[in-house]
Amino acid sequence: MAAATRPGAAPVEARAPRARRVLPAEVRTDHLISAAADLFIAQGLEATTVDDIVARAGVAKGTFYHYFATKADVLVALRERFSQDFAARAAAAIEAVPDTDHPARFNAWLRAAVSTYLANFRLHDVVFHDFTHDRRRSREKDMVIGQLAALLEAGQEAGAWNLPNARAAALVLFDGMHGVVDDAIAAGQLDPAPLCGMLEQMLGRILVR
Amino acid sequence: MAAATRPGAAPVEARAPRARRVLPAEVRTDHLISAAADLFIAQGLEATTVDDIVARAGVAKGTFYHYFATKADVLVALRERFSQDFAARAAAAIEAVPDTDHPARFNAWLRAAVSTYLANFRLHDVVFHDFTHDRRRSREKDMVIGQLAALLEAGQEAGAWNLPNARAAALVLFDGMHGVVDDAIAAGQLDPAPLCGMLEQMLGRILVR
Amino acid sequence: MAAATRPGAAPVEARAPRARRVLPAEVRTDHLISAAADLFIAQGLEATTVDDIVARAGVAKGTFYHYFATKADVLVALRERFSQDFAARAAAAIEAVPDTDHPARFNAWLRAAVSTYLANFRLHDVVFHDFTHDRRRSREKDMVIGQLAALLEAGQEAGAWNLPNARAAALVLFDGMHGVVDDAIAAGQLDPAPLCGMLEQMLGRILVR
Amino acid sequence: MAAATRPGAAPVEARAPRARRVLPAEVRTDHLISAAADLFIAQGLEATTVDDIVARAGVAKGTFYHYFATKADVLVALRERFSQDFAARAAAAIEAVPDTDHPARFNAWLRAAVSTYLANFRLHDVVFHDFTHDRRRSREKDMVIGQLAALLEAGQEAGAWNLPNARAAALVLFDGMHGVVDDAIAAGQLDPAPLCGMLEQMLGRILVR
DNA sequence: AATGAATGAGCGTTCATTCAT
DNA sequence: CATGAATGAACGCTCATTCAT
Repeated sequence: MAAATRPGAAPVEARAPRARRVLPAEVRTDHLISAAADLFIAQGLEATTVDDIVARAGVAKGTFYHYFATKADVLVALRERFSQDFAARAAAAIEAVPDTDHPARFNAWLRAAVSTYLANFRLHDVVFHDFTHDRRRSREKDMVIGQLAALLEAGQEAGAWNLPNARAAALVLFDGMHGVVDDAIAAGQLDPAPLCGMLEQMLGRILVR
Repeated sequence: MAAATRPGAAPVEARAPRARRVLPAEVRTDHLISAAADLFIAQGLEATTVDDIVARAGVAKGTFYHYFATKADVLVALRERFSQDFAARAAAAIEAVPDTDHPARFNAWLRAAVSTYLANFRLHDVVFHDFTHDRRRSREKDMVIGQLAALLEAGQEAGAWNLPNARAAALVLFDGMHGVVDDAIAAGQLDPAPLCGMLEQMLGRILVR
Repeated sequence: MAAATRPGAAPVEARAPRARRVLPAEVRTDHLISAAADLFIAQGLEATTVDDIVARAGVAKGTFYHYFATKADVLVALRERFSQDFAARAAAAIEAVPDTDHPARFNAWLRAAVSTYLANFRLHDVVFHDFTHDRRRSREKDMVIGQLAALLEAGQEAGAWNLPNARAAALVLFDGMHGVVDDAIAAGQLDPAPLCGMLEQMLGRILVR
Repeated sequence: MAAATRPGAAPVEARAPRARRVLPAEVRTDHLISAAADLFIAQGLEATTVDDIVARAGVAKGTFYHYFATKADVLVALRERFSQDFAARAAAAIEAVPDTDHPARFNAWLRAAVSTYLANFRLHDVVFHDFTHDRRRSREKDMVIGQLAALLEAGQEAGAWNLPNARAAALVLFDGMHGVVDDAIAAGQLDPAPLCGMLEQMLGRILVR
């Protein structure tokens, strides 16, 4: 049923309306995503209301719905942004290493992954909360796993190691790394260096000739 | 991996702005009314938003408010168009009959009314939805009833029939016709011929010397 | 997405909670329907919010939704109540006349219908606003038309009149009466007596041997 | 026809009150937990209301709150049940192997873990949904990791393998297994045998002298 | 112990209308 | 003339929890 009073009709008391600032869609969208990200981290996903988001972004509620059909849609946009950033950093780290030294490339991936994850786990938690088990595979995880699997396959072809199944190995390495870093975070240990050393040694065992 | 507040890639695609076409006011108005009519019929009045209308008409939202002060105003314009059409058809049918044969003139009116209504009931429903009971009398209904009452009065003066009250008779004839045709529509019977036959007989009884 | 704060959690400021009155479901339901009816008449259907209804009924909002799944559901219940009442009054009027005098039975129906409608048209408008055209046939209208058609058929079998189609006649009589009374209401003429006299004469013409 | 406020017939059917059955607390608790588990799996945690649970368990709402202070408490109880079952199965598998053959003990653990997870992943998803990232460490995961770490430490002391850090190794093995099995589930491959073979080979590389 | 009517704060979403460009 | 980003008041509905019986 429709609203009883005509929206947009003159308000009972004249209040100074908010100054209207017209911004390019792209900029507004980004402001909104960032406001949402900050609040999701600080208060959690469910506890953050659309009112909170628009208040922080300094716009009216309608503006939010001008850009996102649904509260859940901001999360989708945020996840996209997050994953692309993760992949870009890992790729940069790998490419900084000569593409003939496969163990060094893996270690570069490992260090980038550990430190990026340690630096952003709070956002990570928000962004993947609903995806870990439910869907088990997401475009986002596939992007990351695919990247690592490609690295492993390149090493395999070059004879750097001998893996029965590159995708499965990528999963063990990624999720193994994830689990160890999660445990470190829970223990309050946020320095990547010792973790990387230990993981290089432990995970390196899987990458044997 | 981005800080939460970092501006990133925009998830909203840049759109090529619509080509701006200047059109004569009457044409624009007509496009908008027709777009609205189609949508009102397809989805209902309340369910059709101004956004829907401008999307279908291929113009921007502001353009709508150049031509109509209010969403309700399109409906008013549509109602006008509809009623004039109805009256014109009825008038044409009546005038095709010699103005001395009053029973034949009534039957001509009846056939025109039944078939016009059957052909347009979906638009009729939209256009009169809020008028049937609420206001009980509208300029539009009065136009139609006045037309029929005039026909009845002419017959009365010529001694073709004897009615205590021409307006009341017009109402009984018009609403009686309406009710029977509504029932036929609900039953899926959209052919005017059998309805006209039956109504001529039934309603003719009111028009007796 | 779920509410961010746990409903039922202690409110920030302790306010004296409303005294809880437990009532039989039937009684609560009826109070709610009546509150809704009053408000629908006074302010219209759309303009009446669920908040208005519960405020008038003196209960919490949740109580409303304990009994009705939807705002529209109260209207359904109200329509039911209205129609049963209309049919009951018409039946009582008919049955007060010897079942051999068919014209008198019809006139009894007519007087009951006109005066009941005149006395309740505001509620009628609310209750049937969305049904008149849209659905064209409703359980409720069918109930009333069926009742009148039965009366007409009884008279037909007894030879009191000669109708080609009892249902169609019932529709003409009912909707004809409706249209004339609507016009009278619009003209501010709420006294049933003159209307009944005129309608008896006019509609009686349809009921001829 | 009724005045708007007249009490009328109740549209709510009178229900026969449910027969009141007194049951031992433990039985009631178990019924409720099982009802909740079924619904959590079928519809998700958030989408399952306390009303749903009591409806399925066939008790009144108040009864639920006799046994659980909070909706979240059922989930806690369910998690407890789930984890104890998992640990018990793993323990049974390990103990069926001579405690001198450490690699075989690990493989026994692996097979039990994979097949138990594959058989129960839907319940697992529900039960750990909110724990995976948020808290990163739970009593429940610690129980499982502790069990595996103990196995690894025993092998370490016996010289079966040489690990820098038993807990970290347990995490890599457990989460690595988890990731590979999740991927298999997503691919619709629910047979444990091929997974176990591949994982024995891949994870076995970590357990080297 | 068991019932089920009652509570109410809270939230996501809608959409007619305005106005800077 | 035309555009479309921005506004914001309003509303229906949810559901965990309480408590009189």
